[in-house]
Amino acid sequence: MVTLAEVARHAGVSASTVSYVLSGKRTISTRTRERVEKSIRELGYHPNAGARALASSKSNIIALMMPLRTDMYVPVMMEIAIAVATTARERGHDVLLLTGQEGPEAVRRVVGSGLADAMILMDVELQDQRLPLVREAPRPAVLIGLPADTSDLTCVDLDFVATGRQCVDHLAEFGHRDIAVVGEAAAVYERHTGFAERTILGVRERAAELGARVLHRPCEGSYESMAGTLARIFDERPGTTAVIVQNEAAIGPMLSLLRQQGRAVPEDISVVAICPEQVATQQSVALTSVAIPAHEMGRRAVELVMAKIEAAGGNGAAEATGPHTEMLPPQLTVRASTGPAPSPTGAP
Amino acid sequence: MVTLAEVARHAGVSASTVSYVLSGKRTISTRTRERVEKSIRELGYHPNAGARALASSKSNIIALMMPLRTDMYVPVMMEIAIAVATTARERGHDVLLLTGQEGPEAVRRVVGSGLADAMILMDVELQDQRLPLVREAPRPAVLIGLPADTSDLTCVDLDFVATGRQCVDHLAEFGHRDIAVVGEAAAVYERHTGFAERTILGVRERAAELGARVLHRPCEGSYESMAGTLARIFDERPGTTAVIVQNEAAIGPMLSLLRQQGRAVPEDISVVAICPEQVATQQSVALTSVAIPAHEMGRRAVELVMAKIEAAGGNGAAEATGPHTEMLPPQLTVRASTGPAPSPTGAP
DNA sequence: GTGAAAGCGCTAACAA
DNA sequence: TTGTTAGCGCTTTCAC
Repeated sequence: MVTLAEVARHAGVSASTVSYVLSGKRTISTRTRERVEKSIRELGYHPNAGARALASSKSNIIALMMPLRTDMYVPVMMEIAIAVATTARERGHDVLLLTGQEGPEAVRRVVGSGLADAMILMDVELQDQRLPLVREAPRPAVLIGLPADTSDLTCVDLDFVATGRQCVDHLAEFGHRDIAVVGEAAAVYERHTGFAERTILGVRERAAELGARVLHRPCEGSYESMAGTLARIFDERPGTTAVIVQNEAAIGPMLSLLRQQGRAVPEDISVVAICPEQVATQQSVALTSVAIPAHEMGRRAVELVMAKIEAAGGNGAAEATGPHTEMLPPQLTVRASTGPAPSPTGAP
Repeated sequence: MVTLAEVARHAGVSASTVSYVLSGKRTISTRTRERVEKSIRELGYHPNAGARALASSKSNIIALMMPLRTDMYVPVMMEIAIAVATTARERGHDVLLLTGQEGPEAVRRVVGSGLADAMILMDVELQDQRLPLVREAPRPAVLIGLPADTSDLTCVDLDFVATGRQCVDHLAEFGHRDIAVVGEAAAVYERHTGFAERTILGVRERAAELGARVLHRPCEGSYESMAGTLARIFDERPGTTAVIVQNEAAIGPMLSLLRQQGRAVPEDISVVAICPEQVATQQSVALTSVAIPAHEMGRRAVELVMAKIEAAGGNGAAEATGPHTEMLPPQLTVRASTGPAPSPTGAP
């Protein structure tokens, strides 16, 4: 293994010079720099991560805590993770993958050992077990998702309340007055994951303002469960003319079932989905949808956490890296699945 | 920050004693151990990861290289990743998440810096760019997937050739003689990802042995593309009575389309899927399927890589941790989507 | 613009 | 069974 000392000897300079060439923390004459860089290349030198971490108290690693669950829509999680890893690398950091499995204890371990300089928590629940530890931790953290109490915390999330409102707005403009919401699996609500509840909140608020009726039903991802949910909806509210779906796994089954039942989209029933773009465009009908900006969420989380790391290390003046909540504005794209509400000429 | 030295002082022992209590590498009297453990608890001590890595030349980190792609079935990737992280934690290791983004260079960086003790590579292609580096690397590696040349490498994968054969076997027993294969996206074949090609190989082999005909068509995940693929299949081979699907995203659309076309499953057409169990059971018809053992793959990869790490550190005798390929046997579960081939009494 | 040297916190001989 | 001590490879004052 090639060490910094060997590079120094090879280049005929001192160890500190090599170190400073690497870090750029002091000015080096062009001649010296070039000689050192040549030696580094020739010897195939790679700085030792452990030694660096020890000497600098910085690991250049960000921990990413993922949920262990499988009832959430996985591709979104994955896209966030990839965005986090990619962005972190661009800023010279690596990502340590933690699963929920270890529980809150993982926070303590990672922070205590200095393994990671900071952490990003995904799938945050309203009353999240990890939050007390995060609040006390001497390391920066950013949450993806919104807990009930955000004091002292930095959070990034899609503005799901606005998302719910926007869906209703769009449907109301088309004259829909009887709207159903096909939501996430029941377990998601029981666990009080914020985003699902916040969406409903937004939907209800806006519907109340506009005088529309809302029927909300949770739904597991399966075809069978979707069939049941749909049956119940049309049973309880035969006049339903629009559906908002917030369960990606249920979208395919739903469209399939509607077709089977002879309900045309959007002539008989309008559909708005809350899902990644890819899902919206790959269906039998291109769906009007609010995109889940997974990539953007991951990227912002890294940027925020990096700003905190830098603020902590550098100057005393904390430059707006303090706790705050960043809500990404929803964006509704109109496609082929929404249209004017049918005039109520149907059955008696 | 609490250091080992402070713990030692607090407990009235030497630093090495604390270290040995932690590592268990030498026998400690119960009295001393308890005293040390008490001090550790009282002071809230966590060993510093960097210092440990530096002194022991072991980071206790395994790097996991994921593909950056999005045309693969993401949930499987995610399940593997979670299995890797979970299993690694059980064995005292953490997981560093690398994306394909950095390219082969990432291998060099991680290995060179001693950031990771070993690596696991996912989504290996037949001619994978990373393999030359992996072969030379002074650190153990395990591949999930099978490259063209496996010499000097350790690989884990589902036996896709056997999977293909097994699907044909099952269908042939039901009397099917005209079988279509709906495959992965064309890009997957162009990239020469082994598993897709190997499945087709197995299907063709077994079909030839049994005198059945095979028509293979790649298929993107979308509804539209599935419609096209299906149309072409029945156009070219109107006598097709069975389909093998190896594109999870296409399964829902396919079932939906078949229903629309008035083709009953399994009365008119039998369907075998190669997909995770969850996908097979969540459809409108419970699918006969060969499971993709994502969890098992991740777990085995970690076990193999850990055995290598231990072999490298410990005794000189390499105890069967040398390069080899481990093929997980496919397991076909019969559900409701397969049945006897219809007798050819149809159209003129 | 460069060098010398004192650690960073831990492990693992070597001694006792 | 326990203690002493010399590094591990790098960063970062100081000093010039």
